[in-house]
Amino acid sequence: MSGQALSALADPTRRELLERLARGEASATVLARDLPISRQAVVQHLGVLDAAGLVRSSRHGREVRWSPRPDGLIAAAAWLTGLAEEWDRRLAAIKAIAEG
Amino acid sequence: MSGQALSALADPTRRELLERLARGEASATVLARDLPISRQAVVQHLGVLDAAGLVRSSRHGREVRWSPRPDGLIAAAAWLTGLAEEWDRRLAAIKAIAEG
DNA sequence: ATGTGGTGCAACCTCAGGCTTGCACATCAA
DNA sequence: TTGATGTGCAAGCCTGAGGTTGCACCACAT
Repeated sequence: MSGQALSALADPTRRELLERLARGEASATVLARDLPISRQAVVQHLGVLDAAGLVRSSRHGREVRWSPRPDGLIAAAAWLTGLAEEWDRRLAAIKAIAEG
Repeated sequence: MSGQALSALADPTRRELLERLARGEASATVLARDLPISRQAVVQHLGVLDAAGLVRSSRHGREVRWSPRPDGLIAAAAWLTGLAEEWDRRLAAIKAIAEG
């Protein structure tokens, strides 16, 4: 579940792009200006984020603007918290047995 | 932040290991029995998870048992939800302007 | 003492991911 | 129409992650 989102979030450049998009939509060319990589690299990263359902694109004339999409992120976070809670329950049970 | 945890969680095998450990601690040899990979591969995955603060190991005689550690997972989930909330606020603001 | 099962270390291989470069196509302004 | 700017496509490079194999080292039981 939501594995695509997690592997998309694994890359630091992609996380930087997401935080940048959280402050307003932007095109790949503009995004590349603030990064030490080429525009094409940014485009590929955006493609990965798009496939993971974390961003969406909209054409405006000759430029393509990208904006964040919270759904996938929320799903990934839910998966993590779910697993964390399971661990907590499990560890609490072990502790209780040890102290019993 | 918590990038190590996210990249550790990116691999499906590692996520499977975590879910397996959530049902009780186990050794690398035992874990490898349920997986289509060698014990050494499992050991390396556990090393990554350990470096990310997601598991811990304890020696019992000649075997090493691994157990989950929720802290890193909670931190990663918090990072995700924080970013998701920021996106929600931003998108809500844009929508409000558009409707205004 | 000896065999057996679990672990640690290291070298090696393979392939996908991240990035670049080059060029063609589309859009807007003069 | 011409030039400038933004995008799309494709081929290619290169490092690192995931995996394997082989062997040496401990701990336990007989």
